[in-house]
Amino acid sequence: MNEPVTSQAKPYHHGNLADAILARAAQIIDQQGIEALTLRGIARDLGVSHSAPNRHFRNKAALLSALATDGWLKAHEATLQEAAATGSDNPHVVLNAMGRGYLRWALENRALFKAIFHPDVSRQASSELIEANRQFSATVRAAIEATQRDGRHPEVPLSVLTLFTTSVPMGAAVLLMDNVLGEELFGAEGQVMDLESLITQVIDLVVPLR
Amino acid sequence: MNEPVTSQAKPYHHGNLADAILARAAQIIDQQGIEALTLRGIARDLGVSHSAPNRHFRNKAALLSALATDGWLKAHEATLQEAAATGSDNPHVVLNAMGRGYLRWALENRALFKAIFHPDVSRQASSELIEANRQFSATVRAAIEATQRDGRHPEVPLSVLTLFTTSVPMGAAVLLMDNVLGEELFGAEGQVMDLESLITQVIDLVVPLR
DNA sequence: GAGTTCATGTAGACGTTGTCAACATGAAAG
DNA sequence: CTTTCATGTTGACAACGTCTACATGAACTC
Repeated sequence: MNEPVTSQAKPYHHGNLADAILARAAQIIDQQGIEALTLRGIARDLGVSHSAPNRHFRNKAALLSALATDGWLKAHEATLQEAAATGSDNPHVVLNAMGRGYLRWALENRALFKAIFHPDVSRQASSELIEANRQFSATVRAAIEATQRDGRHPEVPLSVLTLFTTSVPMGAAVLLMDNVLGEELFGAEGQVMDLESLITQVIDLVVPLR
Repeated sequence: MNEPVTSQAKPYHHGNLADAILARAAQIIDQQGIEALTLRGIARDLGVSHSAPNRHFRNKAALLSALATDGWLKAHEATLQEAAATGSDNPHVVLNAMGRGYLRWALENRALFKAIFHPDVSRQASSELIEANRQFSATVRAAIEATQRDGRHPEVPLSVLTLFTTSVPMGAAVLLMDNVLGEELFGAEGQVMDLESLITQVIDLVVPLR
């Protein structure tokens, strides 16, 4: 599951440090939280000097931005893949699968997901980040538009339907990831639910299959 | 709109610094973002020594935790107030109003909303924070349960309905606040929508009024 | 193949931050 | 008036991000 941090291909002095930094950063975010991420700590873990990371990332925000860019790309990929797996061209079926793909991806890639919504990232956005975001948004927008043409909530403006549709996987990911609402809300009645089943059912409420 | 930072009641040396710190912290988050929040900066702005805040908050996370606690209380209040304003006891009408109240509150109180979801907060949760969260969750849970008894999505488990219902105002707040999805998604067709109308319509999709 | 170039890594420094311990102050209690 | 103790100050420390000057060695040039 872990990619090899110290790859065998060492084209330069100490291997391709940039990828190693990104991998280690994701690991730290997963294990210790995004607030425990420090450039010097990463450098220590990788056995390089404290300012080596600065050769590859202009500053800490740029590292987070790179993680976020990777996150958008991977999320896009996971979303498209889940849609393709249905083998259907029914807009409702496709969008439903996309929602599941996105939500499942977020829960399985907490580090990248958190990087996407980190305050430092939204401020200083690189052009690559903006482009990755734009592509993902374009895909989602088209899929949502298709469902509306297929009869889903024709009474509301597309922007409202878009906000509604994207809010659910995104909000559900945040709520489930940090368990924000506590055990008070979920599983209080003792019936602990399978996560996969929870994902399926909540997405079905947003994009019904029929 | 701004509470008096330097209150006239000065029961101790320099006034009640704790409240002044909280108020200034919220201001900084709103104006410069939560990543620009520093204890020393607050102390400077208030004209006290750099470690004065430590007398009132054990550490920076404790300050954020206090903000988050305040946030849950205020959100709870705003939610209940909007529900009461309907003068109705129809569960759908009540929950719909609660959703609007929460979303509008979040968009009008960005600082407290962001504190609630800050990574440092979810880790170190004070008992007051947990209690404030619990009370809010209990209110929301009861309102959602009432709509289900009133015929809303009786086919899904309550936990799924809860996740769905809470995801929308929460996710919409994040998306609208940081404009995460960019202009690609909203207003691209040139029809810029009134924010209040957007709130109403998106909540109506989650909790239909009939 | 020897010399040059330049991306990559190192060493040291600086200012800032969070946090702690020791000390000072003055309102409230006795 | 004296004591107490919450509140505020001062100084210190380690860690951090980031900058500048310097070192290294792979790749390119002739």
